[in-house]
Amino acid sequence: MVDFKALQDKWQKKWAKEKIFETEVNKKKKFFITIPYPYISGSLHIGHARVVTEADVYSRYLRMNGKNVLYPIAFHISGTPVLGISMAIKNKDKKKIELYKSYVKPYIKDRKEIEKIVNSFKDPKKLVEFFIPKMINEFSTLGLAVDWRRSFTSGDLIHQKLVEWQFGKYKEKNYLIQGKYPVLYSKTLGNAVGEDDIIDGDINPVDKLEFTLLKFKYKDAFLVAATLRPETMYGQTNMWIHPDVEYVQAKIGNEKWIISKECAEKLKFQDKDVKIIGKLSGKSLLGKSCMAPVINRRVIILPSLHCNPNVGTGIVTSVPSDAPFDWMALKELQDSDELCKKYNLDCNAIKKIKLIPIIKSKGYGDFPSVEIIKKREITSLDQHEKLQKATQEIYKLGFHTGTMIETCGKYAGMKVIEAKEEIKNDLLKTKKADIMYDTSRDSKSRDGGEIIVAILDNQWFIDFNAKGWKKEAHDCLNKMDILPEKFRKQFEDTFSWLDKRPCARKRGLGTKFPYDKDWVIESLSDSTLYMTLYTLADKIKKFKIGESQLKPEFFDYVYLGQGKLKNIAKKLGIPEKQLAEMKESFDYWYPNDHRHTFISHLSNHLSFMIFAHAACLQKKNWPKKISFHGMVLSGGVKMSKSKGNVVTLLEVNNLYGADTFRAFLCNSTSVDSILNWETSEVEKMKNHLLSLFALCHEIIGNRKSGKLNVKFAAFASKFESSVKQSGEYLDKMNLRDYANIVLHAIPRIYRKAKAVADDDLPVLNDYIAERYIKMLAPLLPHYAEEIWSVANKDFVSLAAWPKYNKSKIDPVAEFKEELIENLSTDIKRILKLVKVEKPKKINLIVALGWRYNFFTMFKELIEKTHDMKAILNSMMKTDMKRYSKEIVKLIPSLLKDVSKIPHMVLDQDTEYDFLSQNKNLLEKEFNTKINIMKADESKEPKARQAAPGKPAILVE
RNA sequence: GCAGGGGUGCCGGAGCGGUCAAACGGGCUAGGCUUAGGACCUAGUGGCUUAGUGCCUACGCAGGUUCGAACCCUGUCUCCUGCACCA
Repeated sequence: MVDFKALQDKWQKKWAKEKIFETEVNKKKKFFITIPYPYISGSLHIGHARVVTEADVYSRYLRMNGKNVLYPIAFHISGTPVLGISMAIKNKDKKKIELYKSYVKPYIKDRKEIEKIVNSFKDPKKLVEFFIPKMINEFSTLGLAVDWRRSFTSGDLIHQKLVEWQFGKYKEKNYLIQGKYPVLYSKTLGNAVGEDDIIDGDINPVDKLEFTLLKFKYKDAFLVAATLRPETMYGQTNMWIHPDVEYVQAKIGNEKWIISKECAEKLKFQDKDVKIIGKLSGKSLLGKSCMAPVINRRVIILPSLHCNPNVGTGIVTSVPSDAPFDWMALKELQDSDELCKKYNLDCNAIKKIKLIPIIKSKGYGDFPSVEIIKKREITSLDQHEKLQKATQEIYKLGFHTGTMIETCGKYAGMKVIEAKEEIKNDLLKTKKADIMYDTSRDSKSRDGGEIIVAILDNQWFIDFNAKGWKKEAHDCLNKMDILPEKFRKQFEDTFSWLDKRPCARKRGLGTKFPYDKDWVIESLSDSTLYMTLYTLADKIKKFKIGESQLKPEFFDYVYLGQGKLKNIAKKLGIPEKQLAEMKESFDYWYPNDHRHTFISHLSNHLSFMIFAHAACLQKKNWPKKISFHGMVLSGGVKMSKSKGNVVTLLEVNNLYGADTFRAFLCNSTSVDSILNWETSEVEKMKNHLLSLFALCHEIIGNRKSGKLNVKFAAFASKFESSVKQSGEYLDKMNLRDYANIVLHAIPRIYRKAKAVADDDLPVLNDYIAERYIKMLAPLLPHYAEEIWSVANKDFVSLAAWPKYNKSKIDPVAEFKEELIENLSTDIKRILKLVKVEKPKKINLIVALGWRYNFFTMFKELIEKTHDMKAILNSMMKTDMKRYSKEIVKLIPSLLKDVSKIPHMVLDQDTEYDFLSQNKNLLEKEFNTKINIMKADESKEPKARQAAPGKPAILVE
């Protein structure tokens, strides 16, 4: 049994010792490939491993193909997660502490030491410092050909300085603007919050809802109703007020609003000047009326126990025609004099309230809410859930299929989907309405504080619609290779809707916003240009370049060539030689030739990256190519801690080893498709590789140079094609088809050839050995090195990719081999049918001579046309005319089923000779005499059935 | 809701207008090899037929375009993924 782990360690150590993947500027053509830097989260899993391994296989091929390959990896620590972990550990969060203990455990034995280390994670820096070397180690177990000297993190000084430079460029170009932005906000934390900060935020996410506040004139004030459906305002019949709630009068700017107290408190966070000046009981408003905006109708104020002061303004406008709740509530009042009396309402007036039709939706009449309540047999307001569902359905249907009808003033005839926006905007413009945000559900932050929506009025945005920027980005995209090409359209779509994106946050790790130190640059916006740093990171470390030197002039000079070496060097205090070396390195390695990433990065990271390059770097340094990989499932489902199906790299390394992982990954799915990790399948791959490893040892251990026997012509042809094809597949980063060839196709054809090799085996082995091992190297670098080392002293990782011998590619030889195989199969079948076990003699009758000419001619004709008459006419002009009777029957059936046409047609003599030469093979197989003849010389009726490539078979 | 991607044999999954009853891998059945197991080899694995290369039915469902469709078009059902002060 091969100890794959020891073998893997051995070669990884050798590579590291010889520094064979540490690359420098040289005369060769360079190739610079990157993957998104992974986020530090504790331990790496097969999701991380996929992207790095695919890039590795591909870049190893390119290295063997003569390129000077740079493949670096850095680490991302910006944003909230690392900080969140530190906070949790600081707050003695037991779960997090245990989790991190489990991450530390594989590396540290002593229990007290583990505790000490995890405790130190209170400082995010310590966490990062601990995990980065571990992650590099874990990645290394995959056998990556990475230049680790060039690693850095997004918290490093060079990264921060680069981001500052980048945002300086944005500022210069007016790509940064400030404005208002609603965020989920915790009053107690005094900060914006994310899902992680909200109780149950992950299972029951909180959304921001935008309410339109309709202002109903009431005495000298406005009764303010909150609605999600401003387009229904033409159907308003009344207002709903909770009789038992105490509302407030608040001064909002110059106006006086009547709203719930809770609402007033919320509005204080939404860019409004709020002053509470009085109180007002809900009861006191009942039966009064107010003036609805725009439609200028007086509507009556009625009681509803479903007005929640916590939602919106606590006041709701009633549109019973389209809102099931409203209709139900109104109906209850209309049906119950008792209820009316309870609130001192005029029963008759209420009974007179008539619904107003406003929207025509698919499948419904004037009053959808009436219909649906009847249909769903809802009888009381207490059936809250049913009503909710009915509301949702009507809303959805109205929104997508509805049209405003003639009652809706100037909006009549418009689709609801359009009218909604327009009505809202019109109302806002004329100050008849306002906007407020609210949460989609009651929610609390982890410290128990209430979550509300706050409007930040000085939020920084990157303005992707800034003048000229999108055009540049499109220019960049147009010149890029996108793999697979089908994703280009998605880029275009993304570019078109990209608008203003908040680019700074109030919390998290990262680079301080240079123009407003209260803000931190957000973690997607800070990682769009960092690939440039790979060209410098090692040198900046080596030269000990510090903060005072990484000024904008530094990047202006190195990246953009602005300024004179002498001046800049002097100004920054960097020796000229060093500065020149860094510039040379950047100029050599940049642009980024290839970026391999996850599909879901397309609409954010990758698009931002293109924009950033377009904004900050010269055209020649814009990215060249992006390729995509699909996601990783484990056991058919998404990996998650709660499901317990996360497969870590440590596990992979212990149970299967790098080469098994690499082979499984590349062979089981195409790069852009979903990879499903199934332990049983991986196990099989492991076994397959073990037998392949043994096979390769056999091949390399038993070799003799010499001329390859002609009997291997078909084998040689297939092997040469395999060499050719695997190169072609790799060029297109088609890793699966490449893996298929080296893992399955070649062993298969080899074993077949080996079976008949006899004494020629060593020569056969010699013919393929070196090239085959080289072909395995990108996929299975460890096994390949080991086998290679049997006969060579250098590294196969650095060997030249094999060339194929075009002259040996011989379709005829392959066809002939196929012919013999088919014959053998057919004979077996017939023997079985005839129930003859030991035939005395087998006659093989080669088809009639003219048939060969016919098929040759037919194949040519069918290239041009499928028209039967045309084909027939052409045929009849030749001496085929003699066989017209048969041809007339043949052609229709051939046209109907093209598969009946042999894919290659020899001539009769060649086929006859070939069979004669090889009849001993068949004789050996069937242990009987084989007789070969031409149909033209046979009287057997079956002889006439023979077709080119398909001799008739007669068993005696 | 918006956006994107799928539905193919016992399974994973190729194919994306004609050499397709469907690559490749796996499973299963039979046979060989083997002390046994494993590994490996050979054949079979939609139905029906047959001294072989034949016919029929199939690529979610329903239509359409075409000499010809798993592949193109339309509708329909259905599954998955992304949409955060997550990265």
